[in-house]
Amino acid sequence: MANQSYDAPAREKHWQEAWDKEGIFRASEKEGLPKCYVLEMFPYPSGRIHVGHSRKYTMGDVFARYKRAKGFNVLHPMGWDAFGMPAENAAMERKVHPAEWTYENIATMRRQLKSMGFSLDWSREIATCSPDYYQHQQKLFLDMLKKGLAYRKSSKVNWDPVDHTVLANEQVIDGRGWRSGALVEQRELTQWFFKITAYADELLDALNALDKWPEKVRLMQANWIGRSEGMLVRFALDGATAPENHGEVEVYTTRPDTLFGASFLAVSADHPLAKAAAANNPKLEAFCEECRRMGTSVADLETAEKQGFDTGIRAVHPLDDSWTLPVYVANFVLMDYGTGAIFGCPSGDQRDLDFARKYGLPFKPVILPPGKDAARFEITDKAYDEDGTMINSSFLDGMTTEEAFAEVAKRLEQAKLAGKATGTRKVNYRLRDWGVSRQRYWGCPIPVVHCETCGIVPVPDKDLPVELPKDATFDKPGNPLDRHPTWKHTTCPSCGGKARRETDTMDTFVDSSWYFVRFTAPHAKTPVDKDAAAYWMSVDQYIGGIEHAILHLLYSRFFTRALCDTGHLKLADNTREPFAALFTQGMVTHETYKSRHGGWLQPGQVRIDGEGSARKAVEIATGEPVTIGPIEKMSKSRKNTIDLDEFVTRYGADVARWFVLSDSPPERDVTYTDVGVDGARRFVQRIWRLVDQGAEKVAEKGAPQPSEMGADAVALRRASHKALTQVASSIEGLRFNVAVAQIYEFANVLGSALTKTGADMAWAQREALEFMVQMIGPMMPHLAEESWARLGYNTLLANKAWPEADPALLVDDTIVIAVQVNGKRRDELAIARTADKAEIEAAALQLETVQRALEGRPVKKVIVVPQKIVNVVG
RNA sequence: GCGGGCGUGGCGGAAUUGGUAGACGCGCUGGAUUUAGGUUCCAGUGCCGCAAGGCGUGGGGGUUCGAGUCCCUCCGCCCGCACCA
Repeated sequence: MANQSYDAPAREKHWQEAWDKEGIFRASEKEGLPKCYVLEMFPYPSGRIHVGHSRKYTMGDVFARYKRAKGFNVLHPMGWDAFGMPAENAAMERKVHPAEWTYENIATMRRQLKSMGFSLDWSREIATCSPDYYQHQQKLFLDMLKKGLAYRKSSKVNWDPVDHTVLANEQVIDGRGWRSGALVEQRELTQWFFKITAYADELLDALNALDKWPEKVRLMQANWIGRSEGMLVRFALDGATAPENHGEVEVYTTRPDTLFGASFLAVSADHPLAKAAAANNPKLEAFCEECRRMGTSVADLETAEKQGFDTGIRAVHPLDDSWTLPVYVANFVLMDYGTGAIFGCPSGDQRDLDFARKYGLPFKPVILPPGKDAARFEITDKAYDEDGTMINSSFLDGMTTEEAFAEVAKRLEQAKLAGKATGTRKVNYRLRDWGVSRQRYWGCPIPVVHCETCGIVPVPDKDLPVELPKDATFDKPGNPLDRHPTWKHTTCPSCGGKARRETDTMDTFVDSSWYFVRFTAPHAKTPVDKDAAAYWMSVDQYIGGIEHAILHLLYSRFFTRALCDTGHLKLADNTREPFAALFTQGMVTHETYKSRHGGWLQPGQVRIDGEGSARKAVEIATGEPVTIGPIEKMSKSRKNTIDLDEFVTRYGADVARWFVLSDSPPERDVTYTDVGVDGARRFVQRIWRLVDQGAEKVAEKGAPQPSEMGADAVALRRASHKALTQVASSIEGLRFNVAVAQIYEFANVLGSALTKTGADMAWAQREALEFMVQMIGPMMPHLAEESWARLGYNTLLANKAWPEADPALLVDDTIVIAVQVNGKRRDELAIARTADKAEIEAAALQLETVQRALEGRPVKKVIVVPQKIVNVVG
């Protein structure tokens, strides 16, 4: 056995079977044990897994295995986010049914995940495209409908002309569909919505308590919800100038304090007042048309100039009825925020100032910045939007911004216009309700029917699931459910008359908004098993990409609350939060290669010659030169992926696991390189050599500790117990790269300690080897099992508890502290750990190096930080 | 424009509350063993300097006995949001 290299691929299979046979990763609720729910964002079954994907699951697995060893009852499940467009695209392109394509991918990816040796409970596997899953989602939908949390309305929606479907606001990025990349159009459609805005305040406030979430994600969500406090203010319109039936216009403002700085009103081109005014004004009509045509993409917005059109209507100032303001239609006013109308205060808002200067409107300052002289302060081309003292503002003069806000609010709330208060305080949100209707086949059918006499009728529970028809066609664009010859025709559950099924399906983000709850009881007859959910929820450690900072994570936070409010879920801790801790992992990146004909090449198709700036790439098949492109996230489209099967067959899963954890901090990207992989491979073999050769000479397992322990043996024991403690705390903090470095460091210590002999040494060496094997256990579980067996055990290491470190071995009797003179390090001092300040000071002053550095100056002061440092000032 | 993050050797990166900067890995240099089985082991490796010593965490300034860490300011890079009234 000795001196043989470790055949990872062969042995890994063996250990995976051993774990499987004993079913040790199958979870169940156990009272008396602390629980730990570890979850990685479940994958979309798009085809095959590459090394890039494996990093997220490896991190989760290290954490899960570590927690198991620390005595936690761990739930670590896996499933498939299996509905979505790519399956339908495959159906269109390759004439294969979405279900077939999806389930084939699942089979492949399941096998690949298993080859990595993850400690997953496969008995809980779920696929969202299975009726076993989506029937429960339909039930949830119906309960949300009953509660008023799901509703239908006609509105302007984002239409993706490539995918032929509606998109949620969250799915439009820079004016383009998040998946297709197509420029999104605005269409007026009747759609299903989830009332996420009902939870706007709660979703915002609860962010504060999510202290184990990245600050960045919390900020992004807070910005997305976009709460602002302001007022609705009603302006009377001058009857001589206003269209019929338009006696007033209501604006939203966060700065009622600046009302005396108003110089115009502006409304959106889609505002009813704009439409009424345009009715008999062709020029205005044309202007409104142009505003609507203007795109919403970044480029459009940046180049678009502020433009307005004077409607001729005059509005009466709410605090001074002798003062009227012009009403414009302006291209920068959004219909779907606030009321679609604003008052412009040019001195306090840059956009308003640009607008006022362009159209010759006044811009007198109303807020004096601190320290400025009221007599001389003026606004030229920069608006002042911060706090200060009120000026030019009648009864507000001299007040602070805050006082003026309160005063205006008080007066407008008391003032009446047409019998109602002129102004009311109003909290506004940027967040919109979640549009969930999708005009696609491969999604969860919305379980309602449309009856000509009864209207919208929910499908009764007993008729669930509403299953997708298997014989849909995918040969042309559009919704396959809608054009299916028979599927949508049904009878009304209420009156029995003719009715039509809803042919929209749910956004696939609905599927992923509650799967983590379903995992707690994946075979339950109801959507949620309350007891199981109460036991396991919330997820103790969630791991996934930053790209879901808003979409999936916000939806899940909403859905968890909706589950609570529809009576499906009661969380033990009452937080209503799905994920107690969130970690956003970095990606694996790789160089890209482009052939001279423009196409991307896979790393396997390319040979690299030379080094540094002389590096050149050649296409192996043709010998043609290849352009080495930038290092990017591994992705199918760039072809810069390393296939997991090939990697595991060649190096083994442990090398892949070790590599993706090494060097880079887990939240940052790591670059895949052959030399990096080589380092991981070398270390696997090194550990095996240490264990294999060490096993020959260390003490018998279970041998009693010799009564006499020499200095070397004690030193080794100290190193072992320290490493054990450090690695544990690094894994606990998800600082895997640091844990890796600490293991390397310990391997160096162990390597030289193994050359020493003696009964006490042999005992300390066994302890050190066993600790080493346990430390690598979470990261390289196969090698660890093999090593554990080599050390004489016939039990599974995966079931072994993490060893307790001896606190006495964690502190040294003698420590080395730094000695500074005037803040510069001049020497170091070995001294008893318990030495007090006076002893340290005396010892330091005796050092020749200290005296030399003082150059004869008297000592003014000595600062001593016991166990750390001493600084002599002179 | 608004919000956030980051900047440390040739490279990836370490460094509780301010307390020996550069752990660990890669690379490189020299040596030993083996000699083609994707070897292994030992020593060295921030910069300048023969040395003593000096200088060093993007630049400048500050607080402190002491600053990679705290404060101010400037520069560079990255990410998110964006006509939100």
